[in-house]
Amino acid sequence: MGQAATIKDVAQHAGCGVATVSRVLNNTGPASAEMRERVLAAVDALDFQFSEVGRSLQSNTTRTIGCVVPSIENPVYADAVQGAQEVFLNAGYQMLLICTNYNSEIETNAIRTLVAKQVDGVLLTVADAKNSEGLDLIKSRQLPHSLLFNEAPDGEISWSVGDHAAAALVADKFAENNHRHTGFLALNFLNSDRARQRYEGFVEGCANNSMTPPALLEVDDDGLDLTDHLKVFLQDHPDLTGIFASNDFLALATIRSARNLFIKVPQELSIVGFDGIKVGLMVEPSLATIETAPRDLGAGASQTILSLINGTSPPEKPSKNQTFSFRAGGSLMPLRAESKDGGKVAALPPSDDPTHKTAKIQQERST
Amino acid sequence: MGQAATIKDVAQHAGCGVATVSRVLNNTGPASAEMRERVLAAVDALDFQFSEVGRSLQSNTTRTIGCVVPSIENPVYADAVQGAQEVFLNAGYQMLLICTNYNSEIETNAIRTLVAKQVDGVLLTVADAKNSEGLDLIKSRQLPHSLLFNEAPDGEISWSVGDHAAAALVADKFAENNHRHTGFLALNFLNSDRARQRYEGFVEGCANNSMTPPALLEVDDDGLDLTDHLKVFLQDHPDLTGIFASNDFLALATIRSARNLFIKVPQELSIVGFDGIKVGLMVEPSLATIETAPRDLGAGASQTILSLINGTSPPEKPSKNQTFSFRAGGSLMPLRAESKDGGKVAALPPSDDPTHKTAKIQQERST
DNA sequence: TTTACTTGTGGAAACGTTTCCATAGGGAGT
DNA sequence: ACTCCCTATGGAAACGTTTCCACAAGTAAA
Repeated sequence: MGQAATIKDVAQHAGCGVATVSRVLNNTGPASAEMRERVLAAVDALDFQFSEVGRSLQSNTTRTIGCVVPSIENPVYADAVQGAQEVFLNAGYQMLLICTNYNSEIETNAIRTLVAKQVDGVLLTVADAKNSEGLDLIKSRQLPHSLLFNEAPDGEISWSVGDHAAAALVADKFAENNHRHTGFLALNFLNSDRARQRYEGFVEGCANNSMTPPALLEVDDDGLDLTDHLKVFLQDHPDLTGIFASNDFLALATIRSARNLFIKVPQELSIVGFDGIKVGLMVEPSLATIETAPRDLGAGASQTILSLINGTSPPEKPSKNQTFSFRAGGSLMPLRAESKDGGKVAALPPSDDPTHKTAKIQQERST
Repeated sequence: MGQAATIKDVAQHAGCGVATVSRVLNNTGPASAEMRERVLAAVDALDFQFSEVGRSLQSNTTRTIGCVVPSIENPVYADAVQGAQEVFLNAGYQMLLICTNYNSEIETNAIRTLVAKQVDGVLLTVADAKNSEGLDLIKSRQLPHSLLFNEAPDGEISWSVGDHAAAALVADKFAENNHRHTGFLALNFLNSDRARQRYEGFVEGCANNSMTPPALLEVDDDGLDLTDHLKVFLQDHPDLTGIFASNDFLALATIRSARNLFIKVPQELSIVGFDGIKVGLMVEPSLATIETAPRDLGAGASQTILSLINGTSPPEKPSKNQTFSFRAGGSLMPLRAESKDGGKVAALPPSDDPTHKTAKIQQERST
């Protein structure tokens, strides 16, 4: 009832020394049958359970892993975290979770705390893996760790999506569908090395396909309404026929904003997302996107950490190109093949006036 | 570099006793300016950081809170967990997260582990609050805790949605829209006291509105395809015009299944969900649902736990009726007012043959 | 000068474990 | 009867802290 029983209480109740209790309960070392019984009876009577704190102090091990991610409101991270948590739990480890909200100060503090708590390992997604105070701390303490979703700097292990290659594939898909003028939409560009990787990959892919370099639209508010941003963006780039959003939520928000502007997706504007969250399959039109397996990445990174701890050989990481695939969807539609001179393009099911779109925008704006 | 420095190393480096180091670093008790400086220099030189394990043992406090939820793949829990985590972090507490996957054995073990880890408090959603081994353990240890989403048994604190009242409100909304024959769709009915509450509330609400008692469809697989289930269900209940799904994911799955069966939502079948996840706003038609604020619940429950720990007065819980609201959406559509004798009903925008739907199903089945 | 009280300091106990070591008893081999 | 080696057991040290207490030295009041 009152204070929790300790091993001393058990020893006293069983009429033996604490060493004996420890040996019996941990099955380490000899004990007579009678003693064994007395100890177990005492445990039962006192409802005794070992204190992990005492154990940790003695064993210099906490069986706890720290996990740092930006936010679990994003299902990509939520899935990864859950996958990780399951692996850890099966291995007898618990997981300390800290969400940084994309704030690198919180990130640094979080890691400092985890180190102080003597976690046995750390699984983390940092804002910028090449420049992270927290990551440096972990390295200097030689803590077993793995990055997640970050591009791995030299000497670091990271379970991540091949952002660069995946984004290039998106460019290929736009090209296959005869899109030449595209835009790239990013949120928190500065705070995420992932978004930058995707942008660079997309730029490169566009170049490889002889497309116009993508126009960049960077938004910074987290609000779901991109309507105003999109309106201005499309006015500035009237010949744009497709947008690659750096994640699926942005893509879905873009579709809704387009709807607000009376722009038909995909007839007048094609959208491709990134991540492959389930929701993309539920919307109309379904979202064309890069499909990834966050859960597997989380699980793999966790296993890597465990093998770092145990000194066993880590699981094979998938090759960059196995970390993603293109998911076709209704939000990406072929354009009529363009003329070689790069003239105007039109949607395949002949839409009305190709200038329709911008007209709508201007008309809306004039109200 | 090698092993982490301890307070002894610092003391030795600074040429003083450990007590002095502790006093300086914690600003507890006196110390000469010169000593202070020497200690700080030593800390810097050795890159010293307190071990929380040693501290925990001494202070009998871990500044760690355990959190047990079924899964964070469901955004309802993810949001709640994130809200909780933020509150805890601000108060200087870390959060140990365990997902049970709706498995009560894992749930019990998880709680046992948390108790052994000496967490200072527990935030948890259990399968069945009236009958939970883990919850009993927490109570017997007198650990500060709060339930989350569970209906609170006697003497327990829970931050939860008024499931019963909310479900009754759904019945009201169906009634307002002239639906009389409805169904209730549940997943994991046995494993969730929430689903049962919602069912009971809906049954009561239907009765209050003189509607037919809702037909019950219980599915147990987690697969996203309900098509077969839905087909049989609608065959068994041909006059059914609306379905209340016990959560939004089920509702969305139902809409897609209906689409597979060539049943138009909402013209031929209205759907209402529960939870109010954001995705519901992104689909076409938008999902009518019960809107809840999981993040606030998580934050509130966390604050309650903190005040239990500190002995301060806990935050006010919202009254049952403030925990939810009805979110109108395109998936619920009015029917033409029915005749008093309870005859056939028809969708308000005159749809074709009212038997159309079942006909479609039979037709599809015959292929 | 004595007394009394402050400030600065370090030793040591305590927190709950595990594990090393010592000891006691007993059986088997000489 | 002696040694040798098992099994069973308990004492005590160690892990990294905090904190109680004792002590020394200095200062102010008597």
